[in-house]
This record gives sequence, structure tokens and C-alpha cells, in this order.
Amino acid sequence: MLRLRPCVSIRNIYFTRRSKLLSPLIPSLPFFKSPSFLRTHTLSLNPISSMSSSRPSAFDALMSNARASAKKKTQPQPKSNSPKKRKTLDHPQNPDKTLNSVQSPQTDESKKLINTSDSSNEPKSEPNSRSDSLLKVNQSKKLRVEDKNAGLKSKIVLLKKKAGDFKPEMVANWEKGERVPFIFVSLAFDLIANESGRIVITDIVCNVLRTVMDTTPEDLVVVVYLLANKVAPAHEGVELGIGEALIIKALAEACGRTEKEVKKQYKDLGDLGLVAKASRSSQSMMRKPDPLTITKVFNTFQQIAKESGKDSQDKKKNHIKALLVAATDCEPQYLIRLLQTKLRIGLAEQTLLAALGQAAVYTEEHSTPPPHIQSPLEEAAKIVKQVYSVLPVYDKIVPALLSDGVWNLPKTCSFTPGVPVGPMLAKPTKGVSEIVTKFQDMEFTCEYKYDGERAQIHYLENGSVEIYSRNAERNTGKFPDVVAVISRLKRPSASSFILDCELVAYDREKKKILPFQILSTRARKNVVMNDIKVNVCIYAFDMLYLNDQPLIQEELKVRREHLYSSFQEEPGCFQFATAITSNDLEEIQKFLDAAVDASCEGLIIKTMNKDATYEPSRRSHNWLKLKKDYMENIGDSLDLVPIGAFHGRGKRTGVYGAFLLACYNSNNEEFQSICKIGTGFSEQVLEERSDSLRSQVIPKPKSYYRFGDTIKPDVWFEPKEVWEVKAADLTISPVHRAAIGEVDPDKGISLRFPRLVRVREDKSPEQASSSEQVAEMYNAQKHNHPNNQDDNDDVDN
DNA sequence: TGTGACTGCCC
DNA sequence: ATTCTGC
DNA sequence: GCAGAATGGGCAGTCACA
Repeated sequence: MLRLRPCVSIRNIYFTRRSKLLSPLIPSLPFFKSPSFLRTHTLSLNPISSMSSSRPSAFDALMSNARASAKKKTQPQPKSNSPKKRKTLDHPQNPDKTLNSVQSPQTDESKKLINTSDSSNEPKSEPNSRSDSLLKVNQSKKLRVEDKNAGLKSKIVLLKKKAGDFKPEMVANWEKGERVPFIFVSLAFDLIANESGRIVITDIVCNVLRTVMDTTPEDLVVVVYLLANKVAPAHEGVELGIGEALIIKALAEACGRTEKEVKKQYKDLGDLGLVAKASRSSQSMMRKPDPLTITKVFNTFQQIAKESGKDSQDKKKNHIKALLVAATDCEPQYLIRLLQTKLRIGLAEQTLLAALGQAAVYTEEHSTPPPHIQSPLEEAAKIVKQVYSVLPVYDKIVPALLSDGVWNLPKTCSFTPGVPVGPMLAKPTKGVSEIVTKFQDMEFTCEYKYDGERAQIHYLENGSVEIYSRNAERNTGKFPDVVAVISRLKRPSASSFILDCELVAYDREKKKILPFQILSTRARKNVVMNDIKVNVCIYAFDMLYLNDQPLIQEELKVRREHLYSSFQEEPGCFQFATAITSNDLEEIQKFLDAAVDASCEGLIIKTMNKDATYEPSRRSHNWLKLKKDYMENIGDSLDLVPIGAFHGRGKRTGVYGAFLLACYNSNNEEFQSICKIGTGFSEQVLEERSDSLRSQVIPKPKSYYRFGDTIKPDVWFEPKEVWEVKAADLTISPVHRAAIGEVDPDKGISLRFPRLVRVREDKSPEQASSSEQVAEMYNAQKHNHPNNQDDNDDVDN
């Protein structure tokens, strides 16, 4: 906890000094007042004024019509894409309920952190009584704000222009230097949501960025964070700590509805953002506080992240409510989606990075593109992506972009030990033959794929060590033992390095690898060496940096040599990933079997020379992964019965999003839940199954359904269908009940990575996989044998 | 002090 | 994690 | 093939509340 501010933790200050200047958290820049016509201040001094309405519904309707028609002009028709062609909404009830008062929960201290330039005096809630004349006054003020928004709305489509035809002053309706209004970003989100083409989306985002660069460059970092839907770089460990449940609460309270109603509408609409949208227009007799700015929103997000301890949930909730109260138009929708970290508009990091690169080209005052470049836009996008993959810190990249330009970006922002880079990933492969085909005549190596936790270990000159997870979370506090081992077993020749490895639970007495599930029971925070119950072996397979030199541009062959010569192996503590170099199909097949036999998931296959650089965070052709369960007719496959389902969200709105599956216990004729399943369906199959099963809905689970009491499907079914499902593993489950009593007295079995293979039209539910079979399959898994043989067959090369 | 709901992060 | 889909 | 968005099991940590 308390790891909060992007980029300014003490530990990181060394790398981020420069960025402090522009860190969104430390607004060193003057704050700008909203122009007076945007404010409702004058009236708000009068207590009665807060009774005014913010819902001139006729006007709203007018506006949304205008907007809708404006949209139609510019775009033919957003087609069948599901979230976009959603059915009409339930009409929310209780239009007359007033908003609860939203007290700002900020402490004096927290206020300091907030940029209060746009803060509002939070209105107290008032009874529904109205004064007509005051209403009029307020409505006319409101009109002016709406007017201004209307202007923005009508111009927002200009963001779709190709960058060459776009001028940054085309859309902005705020003054230069003024804080960027949140409505601008929200409208842009809305625009993007109605596009499906990545190119157009990139253009829009590019133009959004250019607009901000032109008016309020100080806000650029913040816009970028919002567009990225992040609050801080991953390794800073800033968590919002809010989820669905809390948002529902906040939404209910802010709109004067019950949680039950909100939940119901959530089921129908498949998106809490849409619920917020639908709710907003249906309530609130209140005057709006000042319009939201992006800094206000962003700073509030950080406040939310910061709340902890007693009453923190209430405080977080109140922050959300405060934002909702101030939100207009589509703002609530995107506020909620941002809080959920599910923007769902077809915009994510890669597109943002591309747009950032392109935007920089258009605002380039610093340098011209290098001469031979064919397409500066593409090249710039590439550069930004590349740089971000190596230094995923917007607080550094954005300022560098502003001050020195894209073409200098690789120089101004580069690989920095202490900042985690995205680990290189591998693509699934269906079999050995596919590998041999793909890598043809290249030299390649196969390594065991260990079933543990990915770790990127940074060792700096000064002897300090940091450990980062696959998702760039700082895990150092979880693995003090690893820190010690690394320091002990590194060779003196290695004075600084970045190591890529897998941390695997290990039983040092029996000298064997333990399953992932054991590893995951390790404590995670502030672990003390003596308290460690699950030991870990480091399986190292790559080296990204050594003695002040980045190695990522080097071939694997070279990197591996550096790796091998930089550490001393010690069984059960630090080992190099078992590897062979072979292109013999049968040999590889054997090696795969050996890997599985050694409690590994399968193999990772990597080219040694050609295309053998380390490509941070990219799933590249260069690395392939091969697991038994990827192969057809191999791996655990079960025939299971859908006995319940959950309503889909987002693009699954209107169909079931996931199903509860069961195996069949023929002894007591029970269907025992074994897992949920939500992947492997094509859209068509999902729709077919949803349609088919909708007619099998029953009001209550059958008496002969056995399932954990925390499992609450939205609907239950008659046992009718049988689906073939593939899984990577079977695990003892705290919630499922399959084969209960057969391998564990009161725990059932579940599946790891379940996915649909096909529907077994030929089978009846009683012919589904039986509990005995499930138990058998579980027991067949090597590590589940009570007395495991010693099987350390280290292949080396 | 214990429990359960919720959240984030591993896979 | 796995999988599917539009571009 | 990329990028995005659906979805899985299961663990520790946190917080509200009994």
C-alpha cells in the first residue's frame, strides 16, 4: 500500500528526475480558471439556486437528436457490432428522486494533491421544491453551458479527419492554456466507440492529442493517461481498488436508485457505463457543479487509489459520486468505464502509442524525419511503440516527445535498468511439425516451459535488486529469497544485469518442482525470509542487459552465452532452463515429453540467430510455445453439461457470456459443477447455444445439482446439452464439486484454462464425463501421485 | 476475532 | 491464461 | 498477424461487519 505517485517513488527518482516537472501529480504549472460563462458560481452563492434543475429534458432530447443526426451524416451506420446496436433501455424509475448530497470526503492534506482550479463547491441536496423564476435563470445559464457543449459536439466529428486535413484549433472550444474539459475526451470516446477501423480510431486519437498539444500541452500527460486508462505506470503499484460492486453502490446512491435496480439494468445493458448514462438523464433536480476537466478526473482517480484503511470504501465511493454529480452528457458513461478499466471502444495501448507518434509528427518543431523515411507517420508510430516497450512510462515519454520530438525519442528515452520492460511472449503452436515448418532451416532451441511466475530481475551497480512480474508489477517484496539467491549466485563479472526467468515452487527435500497452485499460496507483501513456506527455484532463460550494455538487440545465442557465464547454478535455487538445440522432429517430440514429465507445461521454441533479438512485450514469431493441450487429440478433454449461465457483457450483451458446467456422477445421479466456461465459442456458436439453452431455463437449480454456495448463475438450465471442453490441468477447487469425496473428502475438482471445443450433439447428459473419470484424470497428473519418483533428468547442452 | 465479499494479479 | 474477430 | 475484447481458476490482501 501507499505506493502511489507515478514516477516519484524514492526508489525511482533516479530514473525519473526529469519527469517530475511534468508529472500530473505535481502540477507545477499555473492553474487556469474556467471562463466565467462556464461557471455557475454566481448563483451558487445563493442557497436556493441549488434547487435548480439540471434536467431540461426537452432540451436534452433536442441535443441528443442533433447529435444523432450529426453522427448519421458522417458515418453511414455503425453496423452489427453488438455493443453499438444495443436494444433500447429500460426506462429508469423514480425520476423525481433527488441526488443525495455528496460531501467531499477530502482531507486537508488530500486537497493539496488535487488541482483545485476547477473544483466546485459541492451542492447540498435540496428537496424537490422549486421556484419557477430561479429555475428559469438557471436554465438559461445551463443553456449557455449546453450551448458550448453543443458547439463542441457538432465539431467533434472533425476529429475523424485525416491528420493532414486537420488543424488542432478546429475542435477546441476552450482557450489556450485552459484546462482541457473532460467532455472533450468523452465525446472523443463516443466518436471512437462508433468506429471499428483501427486507422480511423488512430486518426481520432491523434487529433485529440494534437488538439491538447495545441491548447494545453501541460495536460498532455493526463490525456494520455486517460486514453491509456491508467493511473500510473504498472510498476508503481497504484491500484484504484474499486470494482463492479463498489461502482454499483456509488451509481445507485448517486442516482437515487436501489442497488437491485442498478444490477438488473446492468444485466440488461451489459455495461455499467450505459447504466450510468441511462440513469443520469432520469434523475437529479440539481444544479451541476462546474464542468469536469481531465485533470480533475485524473486527480480524483489518484485520490481514489490513495484511500485505504477504515472507511476507505465509503471515501472511494464518495469520490465516484462526486464525479458523477458533475458529469454531463456521455461523461458518466466514460467515467464509469474508466473506473472499471474497461473502455471497450476499440482503443487500447497500441493504438494510443501509434497515435502519439503520429501526433508528434504533426507538431514537430524539433527535428525533421531522417531523410530516407518513406512514411513518417508509420515510422513515428513504430518509434513510439518501440520506445514505450522499453520504457513504459508516459511521464517520461510524453515530456520527451514535447521537448525533443519523436525522432529524438530513442535517444531521450531508452532502456533503463530499474524500469521493467514488457517481457517477450510466445505464440501458441499446435504441434512439433508446425514448429519445424515455421523455423524451416533456421537454428532454433527448445526450452522447458516452467509452470511458475515470470520474473524480470534487475540488478543494479549498487547491488540493489528489483523483481518485476510479467505485467510489470514490482514483486520485490514477495521474493526476498530470490533477491538473496541472485546476489549470491551471480558471478563477480556481472555487475549489473536484467535477467528473464521463471520462478517455480520447489521442494528442496524431494528435489522436485511443485505445481503452480502451490506457488500461488506464497505471501505477497513484505515477506520476511524466515517466514517463507514455499521455496522457489529460479529458472533463468534470458539476459536483457549486462554490465551497462543492453543485450536486447543481440541474438539469443549471444544473450544466452552471457547468461551462462554470469551465474553459478545451484540445483533447486538457480538453474538455467533446460534446453536442447535440435531440428529433429522426433527428438523434439521426446523433449516435449520429457518436459511434461519434469512437471513443465511444455516447450518454448526460439530461433538462435535469425530474428533472434529480444522483442519486449511482443508476441513474435520468434518465440513459439508448445503445450500438450494445444495439440489436437492430445491433452485433457472432457464432455460436460451446461447447467447454468451468466449474462454476457459488452459485446456479449444479449447472449450468455459464460456457462456453468458439470460432470455427471452416475452413482448418486448428481451433476457436479466443475468449472465455468466463456471462451472457445465463435459468435455464431455462442448465439446458437444461448438460443437453445434459453428455452431450457428453470427457476431453480435441480435438487441433484451440486455446486458451491458462492456460485450464483443468472439462470439455471435443465441438463440437456453436452459440450466437449479442453483444459490444461485439473485442480483441487475451493468452489467446485466435481468428484467430491473421491480425491478430497470435501473439495471438488476444477479445470485450468477451460475452453469449448465443440458441442457433442451425439451425447446425452448422462453420458457426460463421470466423476470417476474426472478423479482419474486428476490422479493421472504426474505431480498428484503421493510418492513421486525421483525424476531429475537434466538435459544440458 | 473471525468471516465473507470484493479486488487485483498470477496463471 | 485461451480464443475469436475485424481490419 | 495485430490489436482488442470477450471469457476461465484461484490465490492473498483488504475491509466491512457480525
